[in-house]
Amino acid sequence: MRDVARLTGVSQSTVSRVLSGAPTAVPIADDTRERVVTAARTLGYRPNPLARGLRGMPTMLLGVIVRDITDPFFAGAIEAVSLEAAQRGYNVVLGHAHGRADEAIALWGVLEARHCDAIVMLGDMSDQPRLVEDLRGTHIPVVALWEGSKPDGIASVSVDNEAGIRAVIDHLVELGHRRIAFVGGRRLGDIREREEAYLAALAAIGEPVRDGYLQYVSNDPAGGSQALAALLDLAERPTAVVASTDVIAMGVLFEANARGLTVPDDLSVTGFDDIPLAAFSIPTLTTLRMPIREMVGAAVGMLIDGQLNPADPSAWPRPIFAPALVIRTSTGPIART
Amino acid sequence: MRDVARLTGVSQSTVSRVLSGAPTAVPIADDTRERVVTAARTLGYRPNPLARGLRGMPTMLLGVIVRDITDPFFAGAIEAVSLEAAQRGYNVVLGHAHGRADEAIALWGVLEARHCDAIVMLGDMSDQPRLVEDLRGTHIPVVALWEGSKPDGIASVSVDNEAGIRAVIDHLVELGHRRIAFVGGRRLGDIREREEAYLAALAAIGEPVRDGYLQYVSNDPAGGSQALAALLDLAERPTAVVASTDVIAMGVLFEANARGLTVPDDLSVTGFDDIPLAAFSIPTLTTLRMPIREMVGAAVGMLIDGQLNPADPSAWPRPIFAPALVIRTSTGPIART
DNA sequence: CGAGTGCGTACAATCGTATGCAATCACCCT
DNA sequence: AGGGTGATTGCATACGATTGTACGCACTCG
Repeated sequence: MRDVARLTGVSQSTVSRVLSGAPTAVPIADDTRERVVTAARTLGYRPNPLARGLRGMPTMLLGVIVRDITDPFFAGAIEAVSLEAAQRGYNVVLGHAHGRADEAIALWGVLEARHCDAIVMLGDMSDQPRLVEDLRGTHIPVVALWEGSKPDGIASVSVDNEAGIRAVIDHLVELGHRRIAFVGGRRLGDIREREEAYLAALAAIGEPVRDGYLQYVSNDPAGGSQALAALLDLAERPTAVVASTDVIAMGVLFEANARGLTVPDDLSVTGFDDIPLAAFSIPTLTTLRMPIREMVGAAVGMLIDGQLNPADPSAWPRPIFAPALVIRTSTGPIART
Repeated sequence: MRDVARLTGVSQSTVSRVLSGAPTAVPIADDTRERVVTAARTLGYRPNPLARGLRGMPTMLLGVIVRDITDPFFAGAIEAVSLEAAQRGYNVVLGHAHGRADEAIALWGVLEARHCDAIVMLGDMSDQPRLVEDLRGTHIPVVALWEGSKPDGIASVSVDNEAGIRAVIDHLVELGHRRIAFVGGRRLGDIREREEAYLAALAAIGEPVRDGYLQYVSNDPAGGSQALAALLDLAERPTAVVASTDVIAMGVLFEANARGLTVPDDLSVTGFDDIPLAAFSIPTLTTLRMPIREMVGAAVGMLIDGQLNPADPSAWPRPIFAPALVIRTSTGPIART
């Protein structure tokens, strides 16, 4: 910037005023303005964000903390966030917590120190209360996406897990299923809500939750595979399996095939997320699709448009979006036994 | 830092010297040192990276530009990079190019302006020469991962695509296959090398490349599905399909099943990448596994340990790693026709 | 003709950290 | 006892941008 000033023969402060483009309290001659702009262009001048940030200006950085980037659903969500951020001129700093909350805390510190203008959290990190604590006592806005809609003093954008699971189970019941099992991951955020919704839905149709019908496994195909193996060892085998996640459902489909079961004739399977591969599994997966773009847009909007008044957290919006049931070929009428 | 200085009664410069931990030219009394450290701790002081960077210090930021984050393979690679970076005390800034090189260029500018200490590029961006141009004329070190091993003035860490494809085709030939088709994506980087390796391998076994045996599709399951559909319409159907990517192979498996073909009895299918889901497809996928951790480790090492002497690009290391053939159940002996 | 007014620009402080150089103090040696 | 020396610490400045304030100039009006 100094070079630009020298080249145009004006002072560096004038250059700053011209290039910032902001409405200045002091007027600038159009002539000077033009000279500065062209000079800046020829010199290939780019402002230094560090110096900008040092003065307390917005850094145009959006921090993202994600629990597990290898989950295809979160990968899609990250893409949506970075797309949305780019549209608003923001850049994305990604922190990966690897599912370990201590790392998430460290990341948090880093992101705060780097003066992100805002932070998006992808997935629930509430298994470590310290992180949530830290998050609350800060000045930058934070919004949690897909952390479940529990009230914890953090703004959030969530999906209506209860409605989603209810739709799935209604669908299965319509097909004649009553012995419906559930495969969940760690009891966190969305997963927890989906489990509770499953319990509520079973109660609503007057069906007991049989022993072993609630499986807890890791959130990957291997987990789904193990879960189905355990379910098939039960005396009363389920006729349908509701997986809390598409990747788990993939493992269920795999194990069913490995055991010689035909889906959906012998077993119906459902997922949650509608990851890209869900339309290409064998058979294709009945699942719940969330309006990712809309949800991300809402979250980023809240963050950037300053809808989060720090003085009054109770007034923060906590939008909840409805998932859509996508019926494919992994669910079908119950087989005559 | 000013507060720390006030609390301990020493000057701010002393505090800086103590907390930076760097070997100072001037000695510091242990007593003072201790007082400063404890004061800093009680005040919860954290250095401001912006101010640090402004002084020209390393920012401990590692920039990552990825072509397509929704590809599970790249997601895994990102995880590996962020893990490796974290171990060395670096943080990761992620830029997502969405496959569009103009965005990649913009990202490049951003990352450079943000004073990343180094940049990792994931996947080949060479379809836009301008980006490569920009990359060469800069002062921060850049390493390209999985861009193919072409010489373009950028340091790179690559996989031996030729050896991988050769291993796959040798495996298929051993099983009796001769009519082997190839499904690739856009002719970029690794994909291009894999295609060339396929052509070379066919030539080596004295097999012609039949019309239509070279399919170009998008790098997703839908692409694989379309490709197989086209291949099955040929007069001389292939008995084996080599996909350039696991996600494409997933689509091939799907389409085969949809058309009533049994894999591997009617058709053998192979992939490349060994994504997590490859072990849980139906049937499980024969593919090539790359030493992701080692490759990422090599790349980050080159970047951070200063092995990239700007004065002599010809001396830059360009390590090439060998992929390992993982034989699963999607390949089998050719069916008697 | 002088003063007021308004417009355009330069000066300088500031953000938080790092660092060369000067200054101070004590202590030791001669 | 005085000067030299080494051990500590403080002062001042720079990094690059933003911004409040002061200054200069020309024009106009009384």
